[in-house]
Amino acid sequence: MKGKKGLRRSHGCGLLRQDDVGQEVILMGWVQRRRDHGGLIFIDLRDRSGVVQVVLSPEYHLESFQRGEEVRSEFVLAIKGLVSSRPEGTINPNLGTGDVEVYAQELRILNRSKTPPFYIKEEVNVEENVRLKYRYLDLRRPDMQRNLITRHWAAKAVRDYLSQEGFIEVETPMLTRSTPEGARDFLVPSRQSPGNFYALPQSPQLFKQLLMISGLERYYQIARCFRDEDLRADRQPEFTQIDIEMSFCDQEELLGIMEGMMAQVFAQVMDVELPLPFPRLSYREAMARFGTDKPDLRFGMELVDVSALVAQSEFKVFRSVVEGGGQVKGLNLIGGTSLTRREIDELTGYVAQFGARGLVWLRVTGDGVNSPIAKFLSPREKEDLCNILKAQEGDLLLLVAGPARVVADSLGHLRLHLAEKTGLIPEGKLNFVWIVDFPLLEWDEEEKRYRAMHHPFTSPVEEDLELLQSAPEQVRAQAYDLVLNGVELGGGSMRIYKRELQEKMFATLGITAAEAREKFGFLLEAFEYGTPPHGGIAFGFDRLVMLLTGSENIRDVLAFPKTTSGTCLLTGAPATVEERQLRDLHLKNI
RNA sequence: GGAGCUGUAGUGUAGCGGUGAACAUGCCGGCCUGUCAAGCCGGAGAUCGCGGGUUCAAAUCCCGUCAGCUCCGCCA
Repeated sequence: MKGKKGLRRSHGCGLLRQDDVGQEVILMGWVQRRRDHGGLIFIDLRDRSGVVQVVLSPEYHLESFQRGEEVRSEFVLAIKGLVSSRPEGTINPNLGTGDVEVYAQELRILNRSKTPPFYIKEEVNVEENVRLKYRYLDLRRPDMQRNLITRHWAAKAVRDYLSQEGFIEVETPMLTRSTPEGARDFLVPSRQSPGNFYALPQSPQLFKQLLMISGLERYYQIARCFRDEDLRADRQPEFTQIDIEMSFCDQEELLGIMEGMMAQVFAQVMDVELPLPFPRLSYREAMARFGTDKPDLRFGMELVDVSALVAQSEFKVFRSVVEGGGQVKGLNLIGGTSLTRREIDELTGYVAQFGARGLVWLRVTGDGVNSPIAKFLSPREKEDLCNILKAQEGDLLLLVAGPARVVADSLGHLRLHLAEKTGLIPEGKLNFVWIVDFPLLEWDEEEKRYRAMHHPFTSPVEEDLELLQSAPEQVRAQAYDLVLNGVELGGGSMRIYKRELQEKMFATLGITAAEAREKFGFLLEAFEYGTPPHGGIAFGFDRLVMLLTGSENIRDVLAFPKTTSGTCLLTGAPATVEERQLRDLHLKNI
């Protein structure tokens, strides 16, 4: 009676309902739990669809009952049995299948199991390294399965939508060449070309542009990308992008199609109807009001520029910062006077990591404004500050002075930090926003040169072209990011499609003509054979799934993620290799 | 590269200079016919991450190191 010969699964455990009562079913799954009452055994049998209670009764079927005594957690069973209504008073309202149970007429142990290192159930309270080492067990848990299933449905919704809009899925090489700019590449040594290396793609950027030159017109790919940089809660060294490119479109058309895609994904996966079109903010406005280019619009607490109000202040720090071309900005934590001195001191430490030299606070109380700098502020200044920050009794004003970049960084992060700390972020809101009109370039102080803010293939806004030489930092890009609840979901641009402009762009970035020819010669040459105007976008698919599943960590939406230090605790990767393998690759350890 | 938090039976935690390292759960055995976190009785299970130092004495204090996590830098 061992083996599964002759039995075929007829139902999913978790799907059985009152309607199925009287049916003979064959279930296969794992033992979630066994409750042995001596004369009666209950087994919670789990498969992907859920859990159902199996009853082993010596009166109903003695052999199954006897075999059930050796069953343990995570054994794999086949059960043939009769679906029955549960007796009065034994219904379990916490279980989808709680109205019914299955009386076993046959029990086969398809496989045994060692006692698992942790209990396989919905919520888990186990250290991450244990979960990662036994990932195959962690993935048995219903909430992890739910995440992977949601991921599947999201990918399907994307494919359905793009296919219906005429986009063609094309695979591009994983073994390609290293390019300057951008993240550190993962390199793959070549056996056949001694001393040469492939690089794993950071994104299929150049290939998708070449596909436009090839006349594909509309391309997409759910593409694995690789970046050899340090990890974060939402960053893994390999991750997945929804990569999209289209010809003969302008920015407006592209954004519209992408909004449609998001709407379809959220409709199909979450059954949520997104209001279209999404609002837009210019990069400049986002930075001014939120201190970041990925603002979380689920709550207010916006940054307010008070530089003009305090320019003449007795408080020397403010005056000198404004005179030196810096800014003084603030935000209003409504009801924030309840924060203790200690908590406020912690905030000072928090903004320090973004370069803020200090954090000025003003408590608005019934007796006026209470602040360490109160004596330096005229009554007029205090009143103006309260007015412009819309402060009322009980509010706490927090000000940072410094270079614009530092002020934005500090207050932008502080805004989020405070919102999280004080529970200001409403649940269930989906605030999409397009950020547009990015600068084309940003100055790299370390390397003393301009860097492409998006990437070197991004087209400038046409009216700004003439500024490229005279005032490069003022040139706007035809680039855009989609932000949801403060998470950068994706970004893209309209591309340069003329050789001359691309060469000019490389020159502006300090890439020599020789280097451009060597690294990107194929692209420049391709531009000369009738390149259509085109543009595209790429979305971080893992982050999208995080938002769809409410996951706080990217590991929870990946089947086999890496640790923060880039290792795999399951397989032990990365690992040493045989000397022989190194020889083949013309490599040696140093 | 930097900062912080955490490492104690399989798992989750307590203990924070001095008794045989405790509790819960899981595991093993026994009893038990309506449980669903089953219950009751009994039992086994720990180089206190690793190395060094201080001390009469270290899980506990100090230094270093490793691992996991979070953040900064980095991520066009």
